Amino acid sequence: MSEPARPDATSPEFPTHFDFAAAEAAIGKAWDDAGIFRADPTRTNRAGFGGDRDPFTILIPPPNVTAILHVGHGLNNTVQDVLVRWRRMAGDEALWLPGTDHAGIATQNVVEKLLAKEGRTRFDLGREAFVARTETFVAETGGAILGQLRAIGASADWSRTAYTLSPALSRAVREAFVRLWEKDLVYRGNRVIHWCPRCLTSLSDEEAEFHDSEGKLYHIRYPLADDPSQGITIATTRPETMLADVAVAVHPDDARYAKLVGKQLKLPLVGITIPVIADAYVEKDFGTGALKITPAHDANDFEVGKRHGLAMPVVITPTGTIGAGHPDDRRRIPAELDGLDRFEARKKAAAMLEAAGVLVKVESHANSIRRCYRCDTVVEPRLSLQWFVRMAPLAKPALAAVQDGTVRLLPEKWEKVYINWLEGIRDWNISRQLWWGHRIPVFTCANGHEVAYRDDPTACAKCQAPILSQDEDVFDTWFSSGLWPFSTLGWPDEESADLKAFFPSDVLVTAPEILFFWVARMIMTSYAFLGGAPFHTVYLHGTVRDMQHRKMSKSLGNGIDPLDVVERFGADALRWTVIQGMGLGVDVMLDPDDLDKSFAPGRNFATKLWNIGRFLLLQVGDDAVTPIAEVDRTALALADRWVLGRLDAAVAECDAALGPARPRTGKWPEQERQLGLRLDAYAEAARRFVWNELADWYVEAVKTRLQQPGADREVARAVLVHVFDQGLRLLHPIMPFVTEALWQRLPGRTPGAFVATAPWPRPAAAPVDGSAFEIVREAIDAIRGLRAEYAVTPGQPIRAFLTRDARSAPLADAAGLVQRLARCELTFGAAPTGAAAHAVLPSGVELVLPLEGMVDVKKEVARMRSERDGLAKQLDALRGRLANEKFTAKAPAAVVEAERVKEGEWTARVAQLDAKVQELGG
RNA sequence: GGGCGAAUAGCUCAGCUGGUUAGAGCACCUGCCUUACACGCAGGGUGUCGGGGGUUCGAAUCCCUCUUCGCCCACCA
Repeated sequence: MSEPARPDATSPEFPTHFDFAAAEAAIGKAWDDAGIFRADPTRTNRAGFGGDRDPFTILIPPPNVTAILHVGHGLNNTVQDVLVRWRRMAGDEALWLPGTDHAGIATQNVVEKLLAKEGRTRFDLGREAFVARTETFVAETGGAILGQLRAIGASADWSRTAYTLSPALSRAVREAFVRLWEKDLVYRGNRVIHWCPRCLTSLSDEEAEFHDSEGKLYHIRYPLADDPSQGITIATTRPETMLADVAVAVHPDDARYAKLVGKQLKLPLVGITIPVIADAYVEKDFGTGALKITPAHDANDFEVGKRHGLAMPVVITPTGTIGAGHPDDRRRIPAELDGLDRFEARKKAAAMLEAAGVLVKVESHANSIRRCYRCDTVVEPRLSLQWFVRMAPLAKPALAAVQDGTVRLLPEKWEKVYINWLEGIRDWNISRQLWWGHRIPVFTCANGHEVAYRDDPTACAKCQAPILSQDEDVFDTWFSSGLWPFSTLGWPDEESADLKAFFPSDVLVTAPEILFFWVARMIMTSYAFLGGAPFHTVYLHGTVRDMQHRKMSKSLGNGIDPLDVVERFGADALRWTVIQGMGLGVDVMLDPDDLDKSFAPGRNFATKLWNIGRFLLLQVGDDAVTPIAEVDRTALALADRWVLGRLDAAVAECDAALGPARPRTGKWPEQERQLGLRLDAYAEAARRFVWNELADWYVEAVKTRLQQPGADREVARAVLVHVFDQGLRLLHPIMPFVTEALWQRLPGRTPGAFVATAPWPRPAAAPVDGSAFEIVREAIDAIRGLRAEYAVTPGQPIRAFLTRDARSAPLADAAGLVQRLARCELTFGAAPTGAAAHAVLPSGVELVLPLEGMVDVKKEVARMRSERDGLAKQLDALRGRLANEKFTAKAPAAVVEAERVKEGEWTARVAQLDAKVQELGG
């Protein structure tokens, strides 16, 4: 993809462009071979191990085992990798624990689709064969995503790769359920749940997602049984469910219907009679104020039904067709509707009602319908027998954890969402009528005792009777992933070294979409089973979107294949792009139609780094370099001191942007709750140092010194290698490959050392002051500005005069640099008389450029006029402020003082400009 | 319906507890092949801080209101 390097700059040893494809493979292998990403519990300072390192643990949000890497994974995992690489370098015992989720419903769907291609269903195979088939499928193709994560540089501890359906984690799942059972936190009951007629399973509330839809509101007249001339008109969006109606409810205070309460209505289409009941749940003002009650097919009606002791007939089958759930209810199904799909039945029922003359009117009606989050099928509220977890007791500590700062959510706004959800939490349906997953360990004996068992029982724990059967259902896949923070570390074995060393973990990096599905449940289960929070920080990042702000998705065809990006631009470029754009919780916009636009900057930066290294290595050579600590401070040149100071500043900025790594005590103090994890700020600080300071200024400043052998050359070499080394370290978490490739080539490297495990930079113990170099930068900037302003031909040398004094002293030493970078000769002394342009540097040093033959006089006059006028206007405002007694009386003294100083400066400057304009022929 | 949040440059966003002349990156414009890098170098800010009102010596920042947008939750059929 790269253009060929220019011939005169090409060296076969060291090409001008970074060959990322070759380097990534080799470096990845070297890291693996060295085992540097493997975490060791014994090196941690957690109880009993005697190590001296803080553990730093990140648990991967396990991708679905059948997933292939998309750019959202790329973003999520890059963030995790940046954090874990940072902490590894900072001296923590860093563990990034990878793994996959068996993803019950999702994986089962994938395999069912494969079977469908063969014209078969899972029922053709039977449970055992289907599970075996799925296991084979997962074994053959599953987990590919983990390999793909390596390609983007993920420094995970692959030796600890976990899988939710592995024997170890399955044991944890079973233990967790049994413990909940023992604490009476699970129960089985008949409830109206969300049923997916395509997946043929129940879903939790979270799995049935709301979608706005434009439906119809049917008004249907139910006549009184003993007086068909009277009746009640009800309104419904789902006329087909009227087959299961058991009552019509009105509000107890509704005068319109007061006389009818207690009377019997004749249910149209069905012909049976149902009562009119009064229940405060009914809204008087909605529709007709009368509500048909269908307890088996509406969660609210179910509650009404329970209150009034009503029957609960089921008229929709698991596959979403009309059919009686119980033989007694066959009388409710008209022959014309029997067996029809529910949507067909809706139309048909409406037609039949119209024919019967009871369809009063049909209006359009906007409402939300729930759809299956896996297959988008409209879910059917349906009465069925399911397992539930009582959530209120579990939610309590999870709520407190966030409220008291034990766990912080970033960005902060999600804390409110989290609290809002937990405060209104409802019981969790955890049983799924699927085959792929952990089978619920509840067994029934010959005497009908249902008991949960840790191990498959041979006899009933209650009565020793033989076991007859195990529950057919499996757990919601989120039940097992909800245990991830400890099931991956050896729990329920409390003595597990990993559990002791790495639980609780540190930062959880994920998307807000699974805040309830996963994050909240992990916090709840960790409190329930381990008595504490699973992590102290939840970092909720944004979504990858296209230029129209649409979420990237397969169906929209606006996705980006991260591996394609890696191939064309390199993994570092991919990582750079997502991190550099990673404002806290901010969506990342990428253009799928123009990958160059999004990823070239990252590649360009990698190339820039490469070329800094190329220059440095070609100039510095292989000879030993003095360690910075051994360089005589007094031998440092001004530019050396400056760049060392800038490095310290960059380190401080990066640290401030990233940290604190953990709360010092168990809880986040209020003032630290929002700090850190500003990855974009960190990336920018590191980039600015290496590119805009080191490369743009220091490298230029040091060029001539490197060409003259002697002591000063050694100082320059030492500083140059040091600051570049440190810069590479700062950037390594973001761009691991190019930084490793360069770092390995720096002089004095010992084999087996990696920047990946090199100590994270720290500010110098004894900082040096190089701020005087800023005057040199100011002068060069000013002269460059004048050259551009007056359109002085690039090659034409110019000359500037200035007085020699304490402030301008640094310029005397840097005259050569000014000459090189601004093509301007500095002369200390009075300028020749005649027209001249003046540049006053922020430091106060004044440069005088004779205009004769160099600069356009008219332009200079115009420029000064405009500056004078602008400044005069602001000066007016400033004087007004100072004249205001309230300002001088109430504003802080420092502010007033600063304004006074400014007034003096501006006044002088205006006078000066004025005089100059006069002199030059104003 | 309930809750939360956001409107600042062409785009994506910083601007914290009110205090210099409102910033960054990208994009864009101009000029440069200056021997590490044209995947580069140098220069350039293109803005009624969504509208209106208020508090204040002083408001992008605090308060009210309107408008627009977004997110989460939800049992009005």
